[in-house]
Amino acid sequence: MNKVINVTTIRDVAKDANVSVATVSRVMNDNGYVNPETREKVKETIARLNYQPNSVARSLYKKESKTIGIMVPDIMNPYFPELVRGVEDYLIEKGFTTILCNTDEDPEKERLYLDVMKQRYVDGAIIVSNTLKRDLIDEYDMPIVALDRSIHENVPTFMVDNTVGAEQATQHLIDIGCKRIAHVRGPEHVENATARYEGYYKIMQQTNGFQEHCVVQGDFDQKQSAKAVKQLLQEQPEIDGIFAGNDIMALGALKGAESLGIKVPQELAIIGFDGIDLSSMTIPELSTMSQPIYEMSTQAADALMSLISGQTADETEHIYQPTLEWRQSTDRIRKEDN
Amino acid sequence: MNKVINVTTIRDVAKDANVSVATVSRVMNDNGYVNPETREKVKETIARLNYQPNSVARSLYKKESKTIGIMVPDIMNPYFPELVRGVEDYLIEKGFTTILCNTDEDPEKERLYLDVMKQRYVDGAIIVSNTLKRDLIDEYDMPIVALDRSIHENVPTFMVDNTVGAEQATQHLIDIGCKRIAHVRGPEHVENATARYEGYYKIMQQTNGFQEHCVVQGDFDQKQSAKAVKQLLQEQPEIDGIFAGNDIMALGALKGAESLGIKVPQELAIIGFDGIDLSSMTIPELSTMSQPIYEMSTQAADALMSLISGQTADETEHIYQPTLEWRQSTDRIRKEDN
DNA sequence: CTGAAAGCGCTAACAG
DNA sequence: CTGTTAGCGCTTTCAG
Repeated sequence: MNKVINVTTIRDVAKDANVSVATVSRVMNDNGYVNPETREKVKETIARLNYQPNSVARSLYKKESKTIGIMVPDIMNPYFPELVRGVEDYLIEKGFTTILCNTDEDPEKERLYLDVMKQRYVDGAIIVSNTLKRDLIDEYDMPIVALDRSIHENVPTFMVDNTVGAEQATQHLIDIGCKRIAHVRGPEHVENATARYEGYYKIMQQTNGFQEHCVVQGDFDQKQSAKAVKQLLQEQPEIDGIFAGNDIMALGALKGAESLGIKVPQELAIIGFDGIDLSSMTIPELSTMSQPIYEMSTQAADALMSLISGQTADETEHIYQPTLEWRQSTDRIRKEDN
Repeated sequence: MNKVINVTTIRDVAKDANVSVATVSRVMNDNGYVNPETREKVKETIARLNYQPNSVARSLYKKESKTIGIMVPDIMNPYFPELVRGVEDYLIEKGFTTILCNTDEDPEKERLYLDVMKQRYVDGAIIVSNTLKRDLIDEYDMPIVALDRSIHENVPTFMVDNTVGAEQATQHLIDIGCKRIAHVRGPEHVENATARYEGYYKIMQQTNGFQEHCVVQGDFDQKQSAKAVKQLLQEQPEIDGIFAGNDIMALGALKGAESLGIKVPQELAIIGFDGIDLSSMTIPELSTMSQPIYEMSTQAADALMSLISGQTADETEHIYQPTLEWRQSTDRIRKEDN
């Protein structure tokens, strides 16, 4: 029944080099005393036989797998590939392998993947989720780091300051002279969508003459956003600035405006959030609050490594500042009137 | 040294149910005779103890891991997430887990990942590559399926008919009345880029009055394409149609045209290739030869499953037809003059 | 129908 | 410095 592949094992090496398997293991892992001469001999044999240790056997003994899981809602959402890439790049360097888990924000799937990970001695996980609860994670008792969205106050979290970013985006629209600013927000159940909404709301409240805020639901979806924005602009043609809760919805806003013949940025300024590659590819290019996505993800991976090697997390919240990418979609001069 | 996690093992179940581990194994795997009553008792115990078998131990014995690797050049390239998602979705249903490998088309990295896979008893791989050579794969002796690009005539391949797709794209530009059609091609070393070029070339040759083809290098990169197209249009303003070798380069073409104030589609029609989500998000929306990406990838995954379960591949080449998405960037009526 | 026992390939005491 | 040995948790003969 077993496969007929015949790879060389530690025993083959031991026999060939006339030593015990323990010695081979010692030179492989640079661990324990080995006579320099035997060490050389063993090394030579390993090279000659092209021996590669079997990770599965090692995992079984060590109860670890040099594997981590990365859980994202959907790799097809353009924000996540960069995140995943950052994690994968960093970890392969450390000899770790990355298992991809698409959850669709479905708690069932999250649980399924957690089970799978546990059964495989996965060493830890990097998780993007707003459905996962702390007690579930406790059940699995595995090093975990949260990315993009927080999970619980004592799991290390790497995310951007959504509220401040949103404030800056809104302020930017004001700075370039917008008088009537609307917000296209993401889903209610996604915490960062709400934080961005709050940032918008705060600036609108505290700025003279901007008490009238105006929010539509874009659901983090381009088409939904296009539809909502079109309707909004029909009802309130005086709107001259839109802050979209992410870049995808900003593209939708662009389309909504275009369908009504409204010129961006002349008649309507639009700014997004995230800074995905896509945002600089459109016409006009999209202004956006850019997240240091790659950096966040490699640092999250680094933190996970520390956790796995037994260190306790130094601080649990790592908050990054998004930066304004001022591009064509908000490219106008501040009007001096007030 | 071992972790202190204390999960329940098959022994715990056996003890609790007053049977041997062999019996527990039998009921778990529905394999061999077990008295219905004992079976029930064991099942109950498994459920009560929330026992989940340890995949690593099983792998060690069976020399298989219920894991496959997916190798792509770069998950950040918008074409690949959909591919990866299709594979992952299909495989998780089958109880398989997916390891992500970003190779950057670097043979070193490809080899590294292949090593990693072998050491982990990975059961097979789905590979997008044009650098991987057959003899290297043979070395690893592992079920493999090629996606998007072929590797060797006897590894099952799932890809689109690039040449025919390119012919149709070019023909489409002719059909809508373009008189002077250029092509932005992908890298020389990527076979599908060359196939698309050939499709373009063929149509240009066989159509009356179109002997003068005109090709620039876009390198599958948006910025590079924008630059090349801009220069091209400055030198040859009579060009009124562009077939770009993929959607990303088509977006670049759009930008190149825009920077010169050239109107799309009125003065210049542009068509891309791939049909990534992005292509319908732009303004104007991009006409493109759309690939059945998700379908191809699930079927590739299915083929890999067959290979793994020991069946020999029925046919090695699975060629899909791309379909024309006629959208705004080529939206004009055929002119009747000639 | 069921149990005992021999591994899968590797690591880490524990004795030399 | 090196070898022997006992597992890691599971599957599968091989005898009852």
